[in-house]
This record gives sequence, structure tokens and C-alpha cells, in this order.
Amino acid sequence: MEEFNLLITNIEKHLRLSETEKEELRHFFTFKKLRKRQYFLQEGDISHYSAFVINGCMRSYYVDINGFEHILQFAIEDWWITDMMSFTKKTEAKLNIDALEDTEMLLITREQQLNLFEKIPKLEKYFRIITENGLISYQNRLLESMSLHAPERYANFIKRYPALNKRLPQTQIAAYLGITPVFLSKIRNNNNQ
Amino acid sequence: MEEFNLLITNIEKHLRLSETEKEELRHFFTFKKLRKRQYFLQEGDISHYSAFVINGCMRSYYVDINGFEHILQFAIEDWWITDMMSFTKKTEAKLNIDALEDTEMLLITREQQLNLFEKIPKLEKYFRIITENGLISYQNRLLESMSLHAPERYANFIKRYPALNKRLPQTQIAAYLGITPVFLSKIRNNNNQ
DNA sequence: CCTATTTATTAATCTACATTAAGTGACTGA
DNA sequence: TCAGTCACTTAATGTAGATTAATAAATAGG
Repeated sequence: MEEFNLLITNIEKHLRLSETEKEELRHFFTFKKLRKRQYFLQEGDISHYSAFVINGCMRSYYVDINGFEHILQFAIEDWWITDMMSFTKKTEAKLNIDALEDTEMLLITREQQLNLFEKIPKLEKYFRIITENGLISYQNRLLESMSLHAPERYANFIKRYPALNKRLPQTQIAAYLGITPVFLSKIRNNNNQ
Repeated sequence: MEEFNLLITNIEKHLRLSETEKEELRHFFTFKKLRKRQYFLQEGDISHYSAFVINGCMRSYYVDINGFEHILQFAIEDWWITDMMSFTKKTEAKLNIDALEDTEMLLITREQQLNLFEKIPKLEKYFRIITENGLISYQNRLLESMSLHAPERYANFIKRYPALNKRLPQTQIAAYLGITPVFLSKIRNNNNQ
């Protein structure tokens, strides 16, 4: 199972796994393909799964009362994505998650994740680190959204995710930066005044 | 040690501890008092500690290139605060943390925290949950900052933290909401147009 | 207790970004 | 193959919230 190795490699950035552990680990995950535009999670449902992306691209976003989409996270290969609130507390999701490209991923339920922590305790360490990193990146985005203007936020986005900048349509990047596509167009063409 | 019990109670919201574990736990923490306005962490330093507030009030904030403060988090009794990036990766802190009131807290270093996970593995679970909750609340703030106007964000703040709204000066609340004190004054007096 | 500093209010003006709209080229799918 | 949607650009106008400044009220520290 080729796709499983990407997850193993990701975990082994943070800790060592024995061959038996790798074999055990495999049984906690299921494999899933999504077509472009297909939902993984819809607002109001419960996020039963956390997803590790093998290839393709996903996004999580919030739809406000005026119907506008605000993107919280993109996830390309080697990234995790879920509605953390719904996943951990079994509450109704406020977020939607869908595929921006045809996507393959590995899924784990919260129950399986907690079982996994019992069976291979060091995996708790892995998820703690993943969660710490997630917290750091949300904190960083909040900080940037409060202290920088849109052109600077866009410059940082390009620097941080050069691949995404080329790969995604402008609409999606604007919805991530918290501006309109019209204004992003101006920024890109340096007419931002 | 009265103040230690608040931490125990907090931990026991998530898991059970034996008497021996409680006794062991104690030795991983140090007690610290801060005067109002005293720094706990300054930008550029390394955040060696994560702090659990016993009483008083702390804030973490970023100072932008124009010298304006943007508050990421308040922490009153029963809350954790640190610069997660600096604490976990030993990088120079981008945040400042200081006391808004005279404050007492319990400190733990990253090394001690990791030792603790070795000695009492279920504490890893506690910190995973704390971190998950932190991630959720940053995600939620980001989402609100993108999808709501200032008066609505302020209404949510009051609903979520009624105590803080009474306890903190307007300047601090404005720096948390990402608006100027002048504009918060207008919102409070319903002149926001 | 009194002075100096900090904190809040009000109003006039300004600006980053939104909204609307109209036009162009590119994809998509029956 | 062609219509219909989608993605991007450009420009005119609108608005949430910033800035500045002047005044009043509250705090703090010597």
C-alpha cells in the first residue's frame, strides 16, 4: 500500500516506529478518494473523521450569513485536515470541507484515534505535536490578519506556500486571505490604491 | 499548597490522578508571582515556561512595526498561557506576555513537561486536550475576525467572557478585538456609524 | 491629598478594502 | 461544436473602521 508510506514517513519525522507497530497502525486507517468539488464534511454534520491527504487538495471553510466563504485551511499532500471542534467534541460542524482537486486520503475516526493511543502510546505524542503545530499556525494567521494589510499578507502567503499560489484559483486564495478576488487582482497587478 | 489544587482540579476535569501521581506532579512545577505590568516573556527571548494562572490576569500580544499591540490571548485563573511556537521549538518569541493584574502562577519548562510525559503518560493526554482546545479557540477567533463586523465580535466577546469585559480596561479589549479604543467606545455607546 | 498620567468620549476627516458592474478570455460538458 | 458557466481584469462608487485632536474623567504615586 503505497499511499500508507507517506503517513509513516510523516510520523517518523517525529518518532521511530517498529515494523510491527507500522503493521498495527495500518488497521486504524481507511482509504478514501474524493472527486473535485466533492464534500468531505458539511456544516451541521458531525466530523467523524480526521483526514491525512495523500495527494490532491482539500479546504475547510466557513460560510457566513451572507453566503460568503472564508477559508481556514488548505490541505495538500502530507497535511491533516478536519473540523477539530466537531471531531473532538462530537458537536455539529460549523465548517465545510471539500476537495479542490481529485484527492486521495487516509481517514481515522476519533474512537479509533483514542484506541490507537491506548495500543501505541507514542502515537499520542505524534498527534500532540501535530496539534501544537496546528495551533501555532492558526495563532500566526490570526496575528497576521490583525497586524498586516492585505498586500503584505499576500506576500507572506506566496513565501510560505509558493506551490499553492500557483496551483489554486485566485478566488480561493482571496477567500483564504480574507479579501475579495477583485482586490487580490489589484494587488497582483500592483494597482492597490 | 493551596494554589496547586486548582491545577489538580483542572487536570481532573479530563482524567483521574492517584494520590502518588499528584505528589509526583507537584515537583514538576514552580510557583511564581508577577506584579501588574511585569513581563513574563519579551519578544526576542525564548519562552522557557508554560504558565498556569492561579489568580490575576495575563495577556500575550504582538507589537507591530508601528508599535501597536495586538492581543492574542488573555489568561485568568484556570487558564494556560505561553508562546507556543517559542516554547515548543525554542525559537525567539514574537510575542510578549505580561501581567494586567498582580498574578500568581505555576510554571513548567518544556523539558520538565516532556519528562512528565515519560513519568506519568496520561499527562500527555491532558496536554493534548488542552492543546486541542487552544487550537479550537484560535480557529474560532480567526473565523470570527474574517466573517463578523466589530460590533458582533464585541457582542460575542461579552457573551463568552462576561467577567473579562468588566474586569479589563477598554484599551485591552479593543486590542483583543482588533479595533481602536475610539471605535470600541462608539460601539459601546451605540454610535457605530 | 494633590498633581501627573492614563483612560474614555465625541466629532471631523481619511483610507483600506468592499461592492457593483461591465467586459474578456478560458473551460466544461451535453 | 457551441452555449453556458467560470475566472480574471478594470474602473466608479460606497463604507467600516482608522486617525487625529480636543476635552473630560479616572487612577496612581509621591
